[in-house]
Amino acid sequence: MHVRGTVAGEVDVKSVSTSYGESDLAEVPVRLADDGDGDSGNGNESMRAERLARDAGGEPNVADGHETTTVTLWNKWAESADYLEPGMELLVTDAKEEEYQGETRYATTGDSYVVVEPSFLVNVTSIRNWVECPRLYYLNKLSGVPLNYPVVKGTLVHEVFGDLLRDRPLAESIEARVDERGLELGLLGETPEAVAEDVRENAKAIEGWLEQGRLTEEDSWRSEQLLISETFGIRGRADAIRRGAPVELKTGKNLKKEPRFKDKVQAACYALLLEEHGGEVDTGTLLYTKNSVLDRNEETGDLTPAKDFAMGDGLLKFVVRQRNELAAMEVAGDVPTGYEGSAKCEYCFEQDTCMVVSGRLDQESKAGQIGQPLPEEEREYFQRFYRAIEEERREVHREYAKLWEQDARERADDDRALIDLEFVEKRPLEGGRWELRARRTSGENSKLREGDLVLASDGHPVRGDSELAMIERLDDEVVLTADEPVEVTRLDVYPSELTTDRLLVAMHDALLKGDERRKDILFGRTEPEFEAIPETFIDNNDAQNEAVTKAVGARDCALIHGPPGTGKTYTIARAIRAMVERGERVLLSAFTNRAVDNALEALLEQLEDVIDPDRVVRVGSESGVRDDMEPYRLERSGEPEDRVAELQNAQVVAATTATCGSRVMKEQAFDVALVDEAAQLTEPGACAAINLAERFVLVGDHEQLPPVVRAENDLTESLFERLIDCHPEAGVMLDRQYRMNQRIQAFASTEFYDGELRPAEPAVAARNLDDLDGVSRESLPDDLRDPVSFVEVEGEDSQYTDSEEAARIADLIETYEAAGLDRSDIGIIAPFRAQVSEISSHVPEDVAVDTVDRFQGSSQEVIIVSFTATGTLEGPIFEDYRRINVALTRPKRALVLVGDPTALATDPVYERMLEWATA
DNA sequence: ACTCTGCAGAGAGGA
Repeated sequence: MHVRGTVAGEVDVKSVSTSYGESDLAEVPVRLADDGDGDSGNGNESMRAERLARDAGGEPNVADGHETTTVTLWNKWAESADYLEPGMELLVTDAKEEEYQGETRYATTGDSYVVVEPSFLVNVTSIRNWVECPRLYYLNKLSGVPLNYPVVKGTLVHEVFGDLLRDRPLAESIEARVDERGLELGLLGETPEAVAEDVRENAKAIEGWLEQGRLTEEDSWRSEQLLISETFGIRGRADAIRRGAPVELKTGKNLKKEPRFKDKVQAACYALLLEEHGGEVDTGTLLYTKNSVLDRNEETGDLTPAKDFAMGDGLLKFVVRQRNELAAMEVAGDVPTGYEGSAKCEYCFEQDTCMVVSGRLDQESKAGQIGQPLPEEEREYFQRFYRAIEEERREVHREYAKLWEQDARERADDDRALIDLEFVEKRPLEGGRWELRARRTSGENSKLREGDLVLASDGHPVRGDSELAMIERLDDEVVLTADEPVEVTRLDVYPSELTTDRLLVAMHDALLKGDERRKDILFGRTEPEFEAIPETFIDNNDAQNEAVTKAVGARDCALIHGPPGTGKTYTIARAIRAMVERGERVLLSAFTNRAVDNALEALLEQLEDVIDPDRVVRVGSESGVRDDMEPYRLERSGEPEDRVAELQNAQVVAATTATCGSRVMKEQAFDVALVDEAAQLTEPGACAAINLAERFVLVGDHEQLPPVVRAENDLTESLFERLIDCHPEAGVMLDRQYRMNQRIQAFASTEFYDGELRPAEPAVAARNLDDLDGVSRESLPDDLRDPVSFVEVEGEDSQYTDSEEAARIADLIETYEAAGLDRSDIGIIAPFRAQVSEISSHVPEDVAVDTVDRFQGSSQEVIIVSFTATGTLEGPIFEDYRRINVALTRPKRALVLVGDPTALATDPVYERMLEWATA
């Protein structure tokens, strides 16, 4: 039986004498996981337990209830008790039940595994690093892996290995794979010929070994399998599986008889994963492709590339104990020192880095410290943001846990998956990959989109046959590409830690590699300086002109505050043009692809006669970049020299901040980084972009929506907002708006911009529906003739929807249409997604309906807002007033508010809004 | 309590 629960108190570790001699044991008070009364998740919990029990050959049985009991961890498992803290989750497999003084207790058996925080999914490579040295694991996380040839070559050989297993001809595979990495190889100064030759050398070893296998007996192969273990809390991608056993490919040389220990550890992780998926694993294979048959040692006769080893019980348990230590440390938020392990620092490649990081951050470390610690405020900043980013990571981990917490049926109301697909076909693609097709059987909504990486499974993403796949098309039919042919009936979001990783690296780089003057600015120790620029850039808008002047003349940074409709994008484009004319290299960035493409579009107009369009490059994935910007997109594959020239010669590079944190972009340097929508960026997110440049310009509006973060923490305030407070003299507010009629802008102006926002010209102030072709306000009912109107509804009591408001809005659309308005000129905004779909079902398809959050950045002739609140205005969505600022500043000519006045009057800001709208 | 965008992924190697 398996015991799962939460540590409920202090752990008692002791030594006792048994008939076998001295034994260690730890007594852990555990509050057993709830398995009682049939609310959601429990059925599944017991399913899981049953399955585990079945796998272990036992009776389906699980400890249940809320009571606290004692679980005894024997011998080496007592080690895992050292870092157990109250509140941590604990799982003991194959435990035995004991009666002790009338109480039921549990204890480990010889077959048991003890898993600490099983829902914290640890990467196989993380365990591998950790086993080598816990401090190495930490350093890797902080600074990432830079672009270097051995790593790129290693990746290439792995890809070719996978291709060979999928029967792709060697020559074709090498050519294609080398071509795909053109950009990276170019940056490394490699030629395709030399790389291909190098890869061919390694591939020989693989081919020879595959040949051997094919001669002896029937071999069963599978390449590149993504595996997740809910029991052991491990996830990873095995290079290959042969006859059920893991095969790990290593591009290095190993002339010893035995595989390297850390390589065995890696294979052991895959063995655990495979066992959970119903396998019986007793061997592992390491394939060292730099070893050739010529290396064969005459004495041992054993130095061929492939080394098999027996997968012992001791190794598997060791691996789980190491994983436990890692998970416990992460959950507690501690930093490893290196003393946890036994690695010798003088043999370590990272010794210098380790000492420098320890010295700069004043951390305890086995390798010792070098250099002066950073000033205390910087160390404090590091810790604060490290904690915040790791909290975000934990949220991502919680999403992994959701993959198995709920079973398929319960997921129907969850938008993280598409269930109930009907498998249509699998078709081999050129290059050994597969195209999978499935049909959607219901119209369910999900957050999955084209270009997303998902877990494609035959029913269950963790327990079933599943594979990482790319969504190529998503309408009535789903088209996917994947390495292996899964008969897909279900898709799940595959959570990614990529952005969290990059945030951490960006923060690390800003503090540990950052320029001192830059840091003085970021920490408010020095005032930003500006060069005097006599030129006039924009002659009909003083604030815009000042913004461009500041951006161009900034020695350190400039901050442009752009309220709705104030021509932010134009100002950015004009500023970049001026920089380009001065011969500077400019990075244009923003958090979202949409913002990057919008800014780029405006910029291209400005640059038309200034530079060759070839010198403007958009870096990003095909699915992220908008179609009309595709011609500027930097292709990754191709002739290395050409690809790298395209990037290096570009005078303007546009990319999202996440992409700025990528290995390729980190190799680039710029004179200026210009970041749009900067108020939506966390501090480390903004750092990813500004790290690459000498100076920076942030453009945004902190009165609109803040960064999207999963956890409540220090990441919610943007760098833009903090710097505006800290260096007001570096900021300029664009104060003239070109969007809204005077009546419409009035409320936002007084409420959010101290009354300083005003129409740019009389024509803007006087805008109304009569300006539109074929529309006459005369034909509208009285109460809709004003630019701002309020439509009272009683409302309905349900929480996130209001069908009465939806129906009323449908009427409004008809009314506007009757008055000659085009449906495509109307936008409807609601706070909740549930209400968005409710409204969508009431109105014609070509009317844009969306949440406030998604409407940010766009505008419409007419905007209708559905407040979806009856009686009261409670709920976090209404608390952030920046959200109403966004909603109310989208229209140009007419704004209609639909809601229950009683509810709105319960909050002072909404009450003022009501007064303004009904005046 | 709700809102929700980024990322190909995880792992690539060197004594």
